[in-house]
Amino acid sequence: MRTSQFFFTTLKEAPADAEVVSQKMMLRAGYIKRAAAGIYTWMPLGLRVLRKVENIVREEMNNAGALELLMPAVQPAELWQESGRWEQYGPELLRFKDRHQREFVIGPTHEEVITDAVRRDVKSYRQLPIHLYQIQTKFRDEIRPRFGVMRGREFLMKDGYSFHTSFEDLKREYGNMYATYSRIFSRLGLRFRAVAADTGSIGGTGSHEFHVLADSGEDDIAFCPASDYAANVELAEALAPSTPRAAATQTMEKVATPGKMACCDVAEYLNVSLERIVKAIAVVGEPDDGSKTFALLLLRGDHELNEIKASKIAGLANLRLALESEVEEYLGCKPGYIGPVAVDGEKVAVFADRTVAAMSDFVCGANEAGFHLNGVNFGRDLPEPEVFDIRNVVAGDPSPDGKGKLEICRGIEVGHIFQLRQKYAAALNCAYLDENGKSQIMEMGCYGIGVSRIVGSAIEQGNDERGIVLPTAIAPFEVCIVPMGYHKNEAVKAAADELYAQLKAAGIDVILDDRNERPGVMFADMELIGIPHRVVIGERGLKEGQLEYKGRQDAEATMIGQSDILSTLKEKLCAA
RNA sequence: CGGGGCGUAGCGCAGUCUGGUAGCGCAUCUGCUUUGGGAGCAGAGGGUCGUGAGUUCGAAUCCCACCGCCCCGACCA
Repeated sequence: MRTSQFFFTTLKEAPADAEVVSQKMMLRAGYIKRAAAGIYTWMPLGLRVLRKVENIVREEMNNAGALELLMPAVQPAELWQESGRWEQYGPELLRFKDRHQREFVIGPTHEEVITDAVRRDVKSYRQLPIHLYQIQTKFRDEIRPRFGVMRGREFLMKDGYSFHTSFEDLKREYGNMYATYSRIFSRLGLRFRAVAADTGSIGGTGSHEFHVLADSGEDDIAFCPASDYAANVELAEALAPSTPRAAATQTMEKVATPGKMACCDVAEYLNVSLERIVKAIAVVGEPDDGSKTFALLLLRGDHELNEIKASKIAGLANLRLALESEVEEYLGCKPGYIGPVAVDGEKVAVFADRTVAAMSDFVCGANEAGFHLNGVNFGRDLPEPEVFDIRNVVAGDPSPDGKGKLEICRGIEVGHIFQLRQKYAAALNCAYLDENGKSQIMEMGCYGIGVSRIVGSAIEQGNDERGIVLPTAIAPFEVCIVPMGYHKNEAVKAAADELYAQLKAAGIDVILDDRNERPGVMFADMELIGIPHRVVIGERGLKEGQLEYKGRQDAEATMIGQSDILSTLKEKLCAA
């Protein structure tokens, strides 16, 4: 490609509303243009990157034995009603009516459509297993789209679905996908980590997320440097303290803590450490059976509640924080001073975190505005509580595999694999006849990769003050040729044209900057848009038969003989 | 959804408090010069000042409504 034949525009300044670095860079480099909140046009330059990511994903999926198909973006409401997700999904599901007033959705995912297709065509165990995938635009009406293509409303996703006659075979394919995903992210040149994950709203049993590591990520990942343990903080288990509860040494007393509602204020006011405080979080569980449980969740002052863990306690499904009115109704006290002592055990359930269960002589709210209790002890001042793991792990916690201490880092979720089991197959009656002619529900797996999000996360990982730094595998072009005086100097022009033809013939993805621009403009643009390898052709070097090579991240350029440039570049490209 | 902020040329911004018919930098176009790190000079084009309705002789500026966008919060007791 020649820049004179290409179309790209760069900006010196990023739009003011761009938040994260990848978004600023992508807008400045002209990869994308914003069309509406969370909705972008991929310009030719950005599309090249997107397609490269897409093709790596496609190649590896094909190699892994999956078959590509393409499903409709617009899906009939009936399928969603059949699976139950028409009701389950909130406003995130974009719904609309056609001219006949029939209801449709724009697909945020395709479990229903694929299951419908498979149940129609797959009748026999002889046709299984099968793994079908697509790479397609999805739409989720996010509450708050942000971070450019990293949390857009419209985005490109690879989603695959596998169908099996047994859980064993599903687990085999799940393992196959785990390995395939690892290969994909390695080939993309990204620093990533596979982590155990919660299955969330999609449902099912086993699940792993693949995260690109970046500080701007929206997820916290707990990992153990001493082993390969890694899990989303949502899921990572917080072990019970190894030291047993110390004996009580204090008597319980009521202390005035006027205006001190937050744990850290109380700790400061009473001059005790946060680790001596027990905070009580009032929540309400409303399981689908229509019951309602009001509960106090006890956490150490410096710990955070993990709602996903807590909602797994019996009665606390569909967990939410209690309203102020409910706190007053059940505890007779305004929020800020609530605690577990002397509550009505008939009306209020009390669940303690494992850490809390091992505490003694602690401070908690007195259920009376302006007062806390000090020197509180379980078994004496209040009953022994039911104990669960309900907090987020923090850095320094012991690793659940017993092999060291956890650390926490931020990640961008770019892949997610699930063992769906029979959730959708059962709802949509996706069945086959087994060897005995008996009808059986299929086992399903589902596997997603956020293709457009990968582009954003790759730039989060790869950028500097001059612009985008991409791995060669996904850069818009592999090599750029920047001639000094292409329009002035015949020798330079001839050398540039010749090298360009040579690289093209060698199958190298090359762009020749043949614009009549000043050198500074060309250098700056090629760096901004993230071309990993640069060859500069100048009159002076040419007289000596020398060209100048510089890698995007090299500190200095190196001179290379004209006859060696092709082999040098081939070497660099292979190494990348 | 709650709180805050912002909408002026493609991008970044000033002008709004104190009403008087819109400006700066970058980008774009023309010409000349320049050509190894985002050039210089001269000239030019481009804006219903988010939309609507008011106040006023006169509104980007003041009032009201709406729309759009952005930020913060939504584990706090």
